[in-house]
Amino acid sequence: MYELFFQKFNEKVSLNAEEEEIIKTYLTPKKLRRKQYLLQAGDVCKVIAFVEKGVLREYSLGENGNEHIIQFALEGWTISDLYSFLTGESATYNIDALEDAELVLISKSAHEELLQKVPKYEIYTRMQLTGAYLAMQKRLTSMISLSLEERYGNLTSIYPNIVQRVPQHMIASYMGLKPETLSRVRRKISTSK
Amino acid sequence: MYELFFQKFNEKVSLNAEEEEIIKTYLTPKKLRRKQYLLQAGDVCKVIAFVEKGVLREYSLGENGNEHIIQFALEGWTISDLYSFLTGESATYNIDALEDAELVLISKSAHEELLQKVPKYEIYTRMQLTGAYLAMQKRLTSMISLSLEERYGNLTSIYPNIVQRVPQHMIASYMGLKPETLSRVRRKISTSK
DNA sequence: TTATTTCATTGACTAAAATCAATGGTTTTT
DNA sequence: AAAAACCATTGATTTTAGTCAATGAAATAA
Repeated sequence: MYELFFQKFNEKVSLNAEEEEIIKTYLTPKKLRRKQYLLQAGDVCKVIAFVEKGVLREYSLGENGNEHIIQFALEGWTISDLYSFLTGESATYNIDALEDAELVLISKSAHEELLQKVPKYEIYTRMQLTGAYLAMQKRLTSMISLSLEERYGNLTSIYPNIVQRVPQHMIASYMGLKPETLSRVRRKISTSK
Repeated sequence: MYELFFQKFNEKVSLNAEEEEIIKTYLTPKKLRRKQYLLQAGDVCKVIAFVEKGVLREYSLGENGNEHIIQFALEGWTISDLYSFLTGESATYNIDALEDAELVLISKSAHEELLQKVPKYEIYTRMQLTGAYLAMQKRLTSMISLSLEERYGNLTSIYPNIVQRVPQHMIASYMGLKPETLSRVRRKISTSK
């Protein structure tokens, strides 16, 4: 249990057996069915979720009810409404499962105790956050400077599996496009090769 | 000296006089003339810069030589090519001054020693990073879900001064638009009021 | 298994943003 | 002070993305 979680953790900060045991006591496993919510906008986000298996998405709802996906989380990724988690205010994002999923949850109190008691958890958290920041910066840069073809190419080269596992109209949403437009972008790419 | 830096620091984590003194020994003041570079793409980013006075911008250059601004930093903001700073690889972004500026620099070695020696610096850094992450997430969300009018409105309400101090075509670049388009967006907003 | 829903693609058309070009007003340089 | 460079705006046109509608295929539910 928690194999992937600790694998990823050790890639960032290497833990000894004792430290792993301590951390384990703060973790909670959770299974999520396809289409099930981990978080609904309006509720307070109580956990940080690490994905052991499956795919989740995080999205906001526009006033017309259309979904704007801001993040996918595949195996090895972490997902949460960080603002809500940290401040205790109600969440603006929804998180749900696109496939049946197995998660590792860290509650707010677990998170705080771990920060205090396990110095390496603090380092891990900082590295996580740094990585997430840099990834988002890259995405933003590509949004303001690249063509749709290039952006889609980037996406598929960085996350090769996502195309197989996530419906195309959701990838369109993630890119800020309409499904029809992404379909045409793909055709353009494939015919030009 | 360093007034604003410590003001902002204390807003996040409050320091006693002794701690301030220790931190001060790790800081370096630097003045930058308008149009002067703090960092050029290709060089390694050696510092994190806090803006005491003036305005800086961070941008990448497309192959056609057009600038894509990813961040502005006004008084009280921090700016750096974080990826280059952390990894030591060459920077992909340029940073320069839009007005004569006064900066507080933290070198890599200073940063690392501070992290080790001053626990509150670690907390400060984490809060900085968290804030930057959340701000960027907000920006990204607005990019994929809002109209240009709404996005411009957001920008000006969050950074009221930026419109006075930064040329409009740079704000356009920051929004991923052409100057002409932003001009028309503004007209649309003003006539509809 | 069948019915239903979801999904990707395509076409015709509309709306939005980019491009090209010109103008007048600033600001900056010399 | 004059010249040069920079800047915002506007108009006309082209390109790009969105909208609306229809189709067939695939996945899901009954």
